[in-house]
Amino acid sequence: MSLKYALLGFLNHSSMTGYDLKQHFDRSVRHFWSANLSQMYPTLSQMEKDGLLTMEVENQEKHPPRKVYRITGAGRRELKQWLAEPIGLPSLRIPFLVKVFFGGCLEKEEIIALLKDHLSRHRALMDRYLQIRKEIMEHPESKGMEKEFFFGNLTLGVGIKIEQAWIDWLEESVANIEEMNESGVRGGVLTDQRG
Amino acid sequence: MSLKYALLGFLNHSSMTGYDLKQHFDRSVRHFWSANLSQMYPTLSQMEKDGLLTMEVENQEKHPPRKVYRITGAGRRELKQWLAEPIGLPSLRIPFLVKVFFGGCLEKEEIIALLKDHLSRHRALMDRYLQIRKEIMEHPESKGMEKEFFFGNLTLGVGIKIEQAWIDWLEESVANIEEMNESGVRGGVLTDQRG
DNA sequence: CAAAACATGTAACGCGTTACATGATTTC
DNA sequence: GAAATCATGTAACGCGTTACATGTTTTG
Repeated sequence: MSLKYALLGFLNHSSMTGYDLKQHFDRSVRHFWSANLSQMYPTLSQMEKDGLLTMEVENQEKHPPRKVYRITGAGRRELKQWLAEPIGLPSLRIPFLVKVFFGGCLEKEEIIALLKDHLSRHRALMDRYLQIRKEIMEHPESKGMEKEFFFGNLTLGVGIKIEQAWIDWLEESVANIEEMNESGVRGGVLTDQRG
Repeated sequence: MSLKYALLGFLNHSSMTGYDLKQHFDRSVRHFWSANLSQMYPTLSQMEKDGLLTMEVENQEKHPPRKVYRITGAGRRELKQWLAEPIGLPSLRIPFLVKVFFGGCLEKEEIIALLKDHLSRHRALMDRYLQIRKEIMEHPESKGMEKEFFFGNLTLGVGIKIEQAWIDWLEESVANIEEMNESGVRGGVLTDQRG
């Protein structure tokens, strides 16, 4: 239930609606946390019931009424407490590695195609991260916003390192498997197990 | 629903029970896929209904009867088809990075403690991976088991690279934040937002 | 005129975890 | 005598996704 704390984190910075929060998620933490509006709305109203937030309705002429959420003292306390306590590593589920693990069932061309496809996906993601970093760096507001940008940029940093790790590994693996082909291991590692 | 395909992958290698499959999961793919028995049993019986597996009961004197699952032709076909088709990147959810992102709400000592705690967790995981790799390499059977070990070792490789990326980033980040402390950014980046 | 932005929700489904339920045998 | 291993499951719960439901205004 980190969604709750991510919401508290943004609302600690400023009060806003569920819709606004969705924008913030998509613009700043999408690389390690995503959220749907259909999950956020019920979560916000539950948090209000729990006393972590208050809600005020702002009527509008040209749009449906906005529900502006504001963090309470209890909300701030719960946020700070959660932030400070250590947390374990999340358990991973990477379907792509399931495919690689059972790569012995595929033809060499198929496994190489699989690796190259994934390589292009990771390169695209890396490009996006580098673009975001560039924008952060060039952002004129960043001079007065050190607080907000410093940690955001830090989390982007680990994303970039991890993407680089994937890219390196995929490039090496493709080379590795292609090489085998020529040096006579044929019929060995890359033959499929059965039909 | 990659669990289904992981089960097919192991059963393609040899027929076995749910309990046996659990051992295989824990011994070979735990670093990127974990599974509970309580999820595997219903999945296996569903797969049998779908014609991907057949099941034979082996009665035992000293233990409850074993249900041995065997992959069918249809199962093999479905496995091979799934393995060959490309797959997108999984969406990440890393609660730890939520904490770092809102690190501005914490005292500098708290955020450093958080980072150091995570660093020790990643180092421990790295040690486990290196230990597994060492065991694979030293394993005498590996000479006749190239097929089985090659791809397993490959998936371990990306785990090691990613752990190294985390370790490097965490070490740099700790140094980064500790350094700030001394060079006068005090009261800037690391002051908390509010109470 | 179509699409995107603004603004809110509910319901069903999928997948995974945890707790509950049972019980013999082997190892420390 | 306690814990781990062998061997099977069910039920409840948590969290996330997708589809459904509604309607105006602004932008292209």
